[in-house]
This record gives sequence, structure tokens and C-alpha cells, in this order.
Amino acid sequence: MKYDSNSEGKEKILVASILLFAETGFDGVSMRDVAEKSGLTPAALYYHFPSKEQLYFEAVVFAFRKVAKIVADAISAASTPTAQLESVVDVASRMLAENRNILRLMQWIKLDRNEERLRRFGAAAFQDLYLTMYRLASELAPQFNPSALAVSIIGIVIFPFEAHAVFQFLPGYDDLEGSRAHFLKHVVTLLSDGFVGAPQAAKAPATSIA
Amino acid sequence: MKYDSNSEGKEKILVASILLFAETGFDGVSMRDVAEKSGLTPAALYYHFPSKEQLYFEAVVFAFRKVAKIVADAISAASTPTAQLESVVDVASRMLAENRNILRLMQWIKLDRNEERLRRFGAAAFQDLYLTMYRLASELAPQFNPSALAVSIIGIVIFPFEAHAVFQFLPGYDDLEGSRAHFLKHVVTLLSDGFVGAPQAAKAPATSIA
DNA sequence: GTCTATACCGCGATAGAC
DNA sequence: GTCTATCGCGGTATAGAC
Repeated sequence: MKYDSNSEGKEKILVASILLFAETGFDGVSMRDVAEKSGLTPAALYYHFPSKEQLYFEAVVFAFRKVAKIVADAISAASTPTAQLESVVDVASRMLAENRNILRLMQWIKLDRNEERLRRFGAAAFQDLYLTMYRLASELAPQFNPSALAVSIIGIVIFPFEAHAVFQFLPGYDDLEGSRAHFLKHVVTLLSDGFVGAPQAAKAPATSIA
Repeated sequence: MKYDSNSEGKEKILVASILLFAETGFDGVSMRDVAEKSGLTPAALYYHFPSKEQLYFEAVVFAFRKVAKIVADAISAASTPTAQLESVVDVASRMLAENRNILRLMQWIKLDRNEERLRRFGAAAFQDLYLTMYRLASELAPQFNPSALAVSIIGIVIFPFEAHAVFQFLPGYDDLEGSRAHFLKHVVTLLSDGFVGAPQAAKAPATSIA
């Protein structure tokens, strides 16, 4: 856990800045904000990081290393591909519900137009995560394009949490993500059986639309 | 098509600002930027709109009115629920591929933390769209929670286009969204049959992972 | 390793001429 | 209906003391 003599000081700054970057994005966070949250002055930040850009990069990589480990562990814990899918959807939906930082960081990154930054993030933070889901998709369903299936699985899990911010104000919206058991069942049933093959039992409680 | 005596002037500003807000979001666009793109000065914008906030609101509503119409038309054009699903996925994926503005505007809105703004957007821009998908989900599969199914369908179509910005740099990634025919077949097969019930024929061409 | 002080720039918005 | 000019604020980053 030790990197160099400055790592404790840097880590305090990284933890504080993850919260801020997740909330308002790279451009929405000022070095003054980070300094205040870290209990330092702006000038002190520039002793540890050469620029706001580099601070952002290190903060994002720091945050996503943990995610990659959680997902890899969830897959290792199950034996059959189907059980692995259920396991990974379960831990992912728990993480997304309890920790909005990861979700929002990913949203900001999808909107980033800085290609250099995206390449660095891909290599340092997302490659392992994607490859893990690619392999799972290959084993789950050889008849599908594994890349497309992996993206579909990731999207069907993540998107509802992203959209919740907007959909919560619409009439007829059911907050299924609030009930993890129902959400898990919905996702796994839809992915495995589709709406043609799924049995009646798949139905989760629904409020009537106004 | 006529609203009031100022509408032509306002519309020119709205069209210009939609492009800018889609690219860099509310905070990333300055009134100076909008003025330059509209061929006016910042002070002139304040004759047509009382604030940057109100300009943003009108621009988003203006953009999404067209989307709601396109989706509603796609559903009207087909008779059975299954055909309606295929039709709506088809036009949506075409729109998302050809017009990044709508996709990115939606992404910025999902990240917005201004509840008042989200309520206004919901009522003015997204309510009809959501209700249309809710009804389609109900008819497609009564055994699923219609709200959850509607969100899943929307997510499985939209998410790949959002993630493309990041995933394009990862080894093994297949740009299936670039081939609309394959993407359409993938989505409809997965949603209707799942990976258990889908026939071998569902497979789309794949590059091998490195 | 952290501070105070500051250079320099771009922001939303407004006043008042035309 | 559009302009020029400007106010007051907050942004990144740096110089130099301690």
C-alpha cells in the first residue's frame, strides 16, 4: 500500500476530489473547492499535482480500481456463467444504489470530448472491466456478438440508475432500482428469457399509471 | 408555425444554442459563445431571453419536441406491438447515429442536479415520450413491470451510443452501432428471446478479441 | 510542504446610446 | 432590436516567504 513518501498527503486530496468531480464534473470543480475540502490552500495542491488535469486523472483511476476488483470478485465467486451473471448484476446494482460517485464519474467521462484523456482512462481504468464482461458474454451466449451482448448487459444495469434523476418526476414511473431483489429478477429474466419466453412469475409489483 | 412577432429571431438563437449546449452542457457554454454563433452580441440575447437559464430551457424543449413526434410516428406506422418495437428501435438508432445533439443533451440532463429544472423538463419534454414507451411495454409483455421494461428498452438502445465515446478505444470492442441492421437485429432478438431462447442465426459478425 | 498574495482571464448580466 | 462599454466575481496557476 505504499507508493512513495508523499502518498498519504496525495490520497487525502484524491478522496476529497473524487466526491467533487463526481458531483459537478471536471469543469464544475475549482481547485479552490478541492483545497477547501482537503483542508489545504490551492497553492498546496500544486505541490502534489502538476495541474488540475493530472489530479482529475489520478482521482478517476483511483476510484475505478476498486470497481474492477469488486466485479472480478463477484464473477470468481460463482461457477456457471448464469450464476456469474446474477452475481455481477447483484453487486453492480448494490454499488450503483449505494455509491452515486462511481455512476456519475462514468457519466462525466462518457461526455468527455478529450480523446487523449479517454485513451488514458481506457487503458488505466476500463480495459479490465470491459474484458471481464466480454468473456462472460461469450460464455453466456455464443450465438450473440460478445461485444454487443456485453454492452447490452452493462447498459441494461447502469441506464436505469442514470435515468432515475429525470424519470423520478414522471407519472407512471416505478422506482424498481429502489428494490434490488425485484430489479435483479427483472434484469436476469429479461436477459435470459426475453419477453416471449419469460414466465408469468417474472412480474414485479407495479403501481398503476395515473 | 407562428408564435409571436419575435419568434424568427428567437428561433435562430435556439438552433445555435442547441448545438453548443449539446457539446459542452449548460455550464460549458457562455452567452458570448451563443452570441458569436448567432451573429449577435451578448447584450442582444438578453433582449430575447431574460436569462441563460431560460434560454437553455427553451432550447432543450425545442429539441425534444421533434424527438417525441418521430417516436410517436414510428409507433403509429406499425400495427402489432412487436412490429412497433422494431420500428421504434430502428428510427431511434438512426436518429442517435446521425444526430449526436439529442443524445448528448439527454446525457447532460441526466447529470443535472437542479430539481426545479428537471421537473420542468419532465413535464415539457419527456412525459409524452416516456408514456409512449410505457404503453408499448405493457402491450409487448404483460408479465413484466411495464415501467421497468420501458426503461430497459430505452437503455439497451441508448446506452451503446453513450458508451461508444469511451469503448471505442478498448481492444475487442465491436462498433455494432455503426451497422444499424446488425444492431437492430441484436436488440430485438435479445429483448424478445433472451440469450436462452435466441436461435443461432442471431449472431452478428464479430472481430476476434486481441 | 504549506502559506499569502497576486497576475491575468473569462464569466453573467446591465446601462444607456442609437 | 442591437450595439459599446463596463461592473463584480471567480477561474487556473505561480512567486516567493516560512
